[in-house]
Amino acid sequence: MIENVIHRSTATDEHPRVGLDPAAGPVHEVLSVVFQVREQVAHRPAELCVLLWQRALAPARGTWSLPGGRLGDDENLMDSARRQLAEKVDVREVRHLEQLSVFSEPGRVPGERRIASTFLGLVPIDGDPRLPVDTAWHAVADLPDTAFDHGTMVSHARTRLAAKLSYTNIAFALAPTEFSMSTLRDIYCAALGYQVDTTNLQRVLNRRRVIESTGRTAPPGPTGGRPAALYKFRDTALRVTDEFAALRPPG
Amino acid sequence: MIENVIHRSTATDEHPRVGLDPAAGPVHEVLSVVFQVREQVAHRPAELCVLLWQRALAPARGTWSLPGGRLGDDENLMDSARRQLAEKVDVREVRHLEQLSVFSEPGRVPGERRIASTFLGLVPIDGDPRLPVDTAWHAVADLPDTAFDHGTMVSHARTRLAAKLSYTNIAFALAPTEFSMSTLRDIYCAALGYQVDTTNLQRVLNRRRVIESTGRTAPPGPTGGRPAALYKFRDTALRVTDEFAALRPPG
DNA sequence: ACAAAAGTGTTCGTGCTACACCCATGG
DNA sequence: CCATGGGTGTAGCACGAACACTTTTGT
Repeated sequence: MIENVIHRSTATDEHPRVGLDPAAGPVHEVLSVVFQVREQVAHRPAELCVLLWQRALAPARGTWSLPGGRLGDDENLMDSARRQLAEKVDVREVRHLEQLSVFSEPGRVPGERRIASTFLGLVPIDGDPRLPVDTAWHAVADLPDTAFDHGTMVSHARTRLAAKLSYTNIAFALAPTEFSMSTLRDIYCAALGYQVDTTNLQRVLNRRRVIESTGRTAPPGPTGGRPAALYKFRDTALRVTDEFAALRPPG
Repeated sequence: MIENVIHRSTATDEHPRVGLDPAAGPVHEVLSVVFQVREQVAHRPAELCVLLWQRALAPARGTWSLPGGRLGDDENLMDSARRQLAEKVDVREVRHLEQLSVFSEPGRVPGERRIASTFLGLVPIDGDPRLPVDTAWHAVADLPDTAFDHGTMVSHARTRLAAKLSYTNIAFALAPTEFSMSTLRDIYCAALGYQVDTTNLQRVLNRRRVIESTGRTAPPGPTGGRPAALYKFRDTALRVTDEFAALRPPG
């Protein structure tokens, strides 16, 4: 499923130093910021994590990079992002993928010019993809040394995710298919970085018809407690749920 | 100020049909959706308009295109957008410019592959730039035949503008430096496409500290009426004024 | 019985809409 | 003094935050 060999071979493709044709235009690359909420340390609250791989070769050897690579001739950006991610994770685990902004400073990476289109990818909390040896999840709040402008890209992606959690159903891509409200609260807390009240979260998502009860319940933990009702998201694609914060059309 | 000659010469650059090196990667182009609120027909309500130029040559001869062109070697996307716009309008009139999404379908234009980064540009209502002969403002609600995917780009830009009018001070780039509340309401109505209540608009923008009174007033029109107080925007750069519609951090 | 976890109800504040009412000017 | 347009006040609603209270389980 995970093919390290392919990944190693494309590493050469990342920054070709020889046979560089100065007449050729800039290279277009696609980079994905893939987030997952994970329990990094056991019995600690879950954290928002991002998928990074460690560069074995120059430039920026040893630093951590976003997965991605060159745009192919017969694919659009979204397809390219999916294809490149396939080298790092089982892409079926990536439940949502959307375009973020483009980084185009002429000197953003050494060597030939590269224009980077970035994507936001989301993996549900119960997904556990196998990873190549050079690839790992890192807590967004505690990033290692990142290559080039990749750190900025991660923080842009996080800001976008936080915004969309407020006015869309985007959490469907971070949550398991069936979940208790406490699980969902933990996901929101990790992604937003601040405490969220379970009660209000449920009411908001119910009113907006984002989630619905499945009628089933989960058994309580070893310390007892009332069994939790299980919920699911109504949609499996992005939907805006609160379009107008202000200045709505007259009704 | 407006140099038609330069524009004509770059028209060749738009779709080079000869000397095409198949080994070269895709061309990166920048396209700008520039909006202005304008009184298209006298004594009719003002409308949101977009700047388009009519193609004199194949492909898509006669259809209307967004201003733009190839990304240069030593410029980033934003600089490129500004440079390309300089061929169509006095760029000093463009008060705001921001990145929108990238269009990357391999077959989106005939001939060599072109990847298009789109931008949203805004010109204030009192700006009246001279235009080249092939260039004109068109009401967004009544677009002519547009080239390739440019129609989609315009509607994406409009959606983005409408969203940002709700939660940012972006209207500063559409309004004159000093304005009455009725003028501002007209601008909001045109940009949003629905009726906005003057009273509430003022209260919302005041509470969010987006606008402030200048202390001056405008003389009433020929039919009389109370003189209008004049206001101005506090900032001349984009600012988010209502970050969290819901799920705010506890405070 | 008691602790733990989940779910419900109630109060409160805030921000926005809608609409009635008051003010200033020209004819 | 009336028509016209601008400005203010107020009632009501919708939504979300906070928190106390009830329900259901395990030990």
